[in-house]
Amino acid sequence: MLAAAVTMVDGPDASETHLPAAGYRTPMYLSFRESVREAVADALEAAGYPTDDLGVEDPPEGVDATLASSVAFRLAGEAGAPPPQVAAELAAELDPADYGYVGAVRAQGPYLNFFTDDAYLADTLRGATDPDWGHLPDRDTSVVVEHTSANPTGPVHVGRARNPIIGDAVANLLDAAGYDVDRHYYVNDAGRQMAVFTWAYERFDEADLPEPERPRAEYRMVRYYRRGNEFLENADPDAVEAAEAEIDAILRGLEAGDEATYDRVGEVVDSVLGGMKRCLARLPAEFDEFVKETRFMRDGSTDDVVARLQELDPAVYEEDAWQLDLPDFEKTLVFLRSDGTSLYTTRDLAHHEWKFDNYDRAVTVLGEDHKLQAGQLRSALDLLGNDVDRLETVIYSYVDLPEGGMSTREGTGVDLDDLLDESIARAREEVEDRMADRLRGDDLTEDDVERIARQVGIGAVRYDIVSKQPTKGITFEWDRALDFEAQSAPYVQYVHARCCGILGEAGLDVEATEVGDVDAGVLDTPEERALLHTIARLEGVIEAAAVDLEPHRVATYTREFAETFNAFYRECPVLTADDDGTREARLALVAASRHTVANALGVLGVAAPESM
RNA sequence: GGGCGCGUAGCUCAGCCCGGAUAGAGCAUCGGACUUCUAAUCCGACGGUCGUGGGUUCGAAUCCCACCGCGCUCGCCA
Repeated sequence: MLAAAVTMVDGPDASETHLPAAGYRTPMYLSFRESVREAVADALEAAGYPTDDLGVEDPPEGVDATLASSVAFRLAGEAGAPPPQVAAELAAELDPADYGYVGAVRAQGPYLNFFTDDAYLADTLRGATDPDWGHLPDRDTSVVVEHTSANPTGPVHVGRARNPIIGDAVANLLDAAGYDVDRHYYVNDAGRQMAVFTWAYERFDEADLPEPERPRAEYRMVRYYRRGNEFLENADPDAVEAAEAEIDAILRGLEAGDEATYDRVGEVVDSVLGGMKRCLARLPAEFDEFVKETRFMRDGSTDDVVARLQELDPAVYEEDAWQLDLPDFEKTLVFLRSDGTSLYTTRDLAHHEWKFDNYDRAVTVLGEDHKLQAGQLRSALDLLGNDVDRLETVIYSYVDLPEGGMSTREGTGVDLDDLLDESIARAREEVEDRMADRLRGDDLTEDDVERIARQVGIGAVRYDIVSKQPTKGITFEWDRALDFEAQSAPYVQYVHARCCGILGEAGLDVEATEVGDVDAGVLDTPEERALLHTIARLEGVIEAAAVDLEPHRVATYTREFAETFNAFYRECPVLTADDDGTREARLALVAASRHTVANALGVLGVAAPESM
């Protein structure tokens, strides 16, 4: 389906992995599911039924089976028998021993329920004591995840904060699913906004500007941008006209490839972007490469795209501008202005062809207001002969304030830095309150408090955003964004800290977690078995979430995992278990739990504290 | 007006793509559990016309159609 990996012609070879590379191991849950599908298909075939719809699904809570099939419903008419009878007939066709990890098949009412065997839980326990747990086998497929790509005009505000948080999680998710992932930030350094900014930076005097909100580049620089826009809106018409002439000169200079103009704009762009990187690094959202839009003007690829577009049938020359009349869109796509200059989308076409040259897949995380543009981009790329199945888009809604949207230009909105600071401050208060209440400060140093406040504070913000479907709108409210109650990051992080506490108490190195050969068979309480089954599901969750590019499913899983672990914690003493065998097995289960929750949180980009 | 997205408990959300077992959580409210491996935890109670109306189906929160409300979008901006 995907083209073979091609040589990287540019960019650092920094395939940063958040989970260690997976060793050779069969993913238990995924192979069990495959076994179930085979079994259902075999049973249907043996009984003479069509095998196009296997009806394999997750059973509801309270049903002990690991997977189920509802296929008997659909066959009732054809069989001339009620569903329960069909289910029984199918179950009779099957010998569990023929299928890996399948321990039993039972018809329960109209359902065909599949139960795992002992090897499944034993292999899960062994597999999950590996720190790589949850990382799927390498797919030998490269993918570039482009996210954030906010115009370098000023501080990152909360309105766009979903982009780096979702984007980073999507990248982590694909990495965990076995892809070679690069993270890109596309820098719009060629548009009118940057020309205005450059003009304003050169035109106004710092002495006339207000104090910056923070002593960092993007906060200092945005003052020029805001002042410039204010001038263009309010100054007298002659002055505005003169300013517009200067701004046009900058745009023409960029289009003509004038080095001096690039340098002037580049100074502003690099300065602002440098500050924005510092803010994003707090999340942390790090990038392998910052790809500048001007690059595709300078290397001739935008001109090449224009020439090829002009040859296409849907290309029309109307009102002195070259446009693409795309069949599926009401709006034509202008790709060359009447003055002969290119547009953002034209350059983005060259940008995406560059991605296709260098990666097997390209994923872009975009705000919903770019949706139409993204559709036209895809359509144009298709017309240019690209395989657009390699391009996928993740769309999210902006975060609004109760009174409306946030704007860098107008200076309305909440800065991400302020949100993170406030969240960390509240987390620190929580830690300190608990230390006072619980008399458990003896083993927490000031550094620990600082670390926990940061891990919990930033984790809570990320988790709150990444755990929701991106298409749902969010209205920002301080109290809601900073709610540390259950179903938030600290709830899940606490499970990790509990695991570390137990392992540390047992004298085990939390990082290495060497647990020898243990007998999983002694883990026979409902809580232990439920926990193992939940641990096993991680691979299925990673797989499904990666296919659909939906990291919020991993967040849902962490919550379910935490609930299951807490039930185990309540019912099954580890350090004071009745016998050594049980103690050893439970310690292995705790180690497995730690890797499960740490790696799931890792995909979400949420820190896993060893104590809190 | 056209296109796209969203609408599930008082509030915030899973579940919807791929229809199936009593629609799940948390917050809030009320009641319980810390001499115990960390109570940022756990247990219980209360709470739902799954926006509305049709349709398809043995079966619909899930698929189809219409409508209502909210958001985004429809520039030779990015």
